[in-house]
Amino acid sequence: MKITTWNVNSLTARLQHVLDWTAANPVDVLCLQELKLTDDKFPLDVLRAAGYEHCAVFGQKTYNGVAVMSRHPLKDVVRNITGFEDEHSRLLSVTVDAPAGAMRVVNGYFVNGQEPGSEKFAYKMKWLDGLREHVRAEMAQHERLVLLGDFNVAPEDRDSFDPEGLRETIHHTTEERTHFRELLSLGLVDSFRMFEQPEKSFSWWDYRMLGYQKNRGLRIDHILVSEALKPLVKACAVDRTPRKWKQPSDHAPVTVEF
DNA sequence: ATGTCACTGTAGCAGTGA
Repeated sequence: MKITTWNVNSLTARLQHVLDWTAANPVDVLCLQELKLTDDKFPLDVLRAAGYEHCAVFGQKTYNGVAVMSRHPLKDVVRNITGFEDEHSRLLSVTVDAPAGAMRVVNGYFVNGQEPGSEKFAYKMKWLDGLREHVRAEMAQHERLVLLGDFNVAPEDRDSFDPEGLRETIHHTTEERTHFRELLSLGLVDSFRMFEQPEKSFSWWDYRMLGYQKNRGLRIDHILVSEALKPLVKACAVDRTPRKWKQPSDHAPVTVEF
């Protein structure tokens, strides 16, 4: 059983990459962020033909948008953070009816926050407050839970190409890192860190300044698993392959295997 | 502060968000 998170930076622009990547990596569940399209534009038929019979979509014009594509049935779909008014489409919670047992999957496109002190940063903090309570409630209902997506947080210094130079800048602030640790405190584990990983493992590289070529990246895409799932995790890895393709997303897919 | 990319509205480029 494999579950992947991938910020595709426009599904319209990246559909062929998604098809090519899933053809080579037929994961059970692919969680997408930054669709940048409305629900009616979601290529259901094409993805169904690719084996993803079950899709939950929460789109938005131009910005944001998340989806879960699955080879197994989905149920109990919840859009956004319960009790948190939000104009953005950023969170999708679903239950995957996998053969080895159901799993709750919470797929998020976390707020970027632009710059500490900005209005957008304040929104990020509020959103993260809401998310924590949403996940707490979800976990009370679902012992087997996965929280994944584009967190827009580099949790530790080793998750950044320049932790000193970027100290307390966006993705690196103490407040953001505290929020990340609070999520872990709910009883979640960063599956990527359960395993030995190459040094300077990142999931995102700026399009500018030859970011990828110089490996000037951040690890901001994460897969957290609940304690009940932790003993079942076999692997977690970033796949940099599609970042090398023509006109790539700035993010690489991250996959957990159970 | 950003040399890139995707998108929108209104046009063949400027503004926004990342």
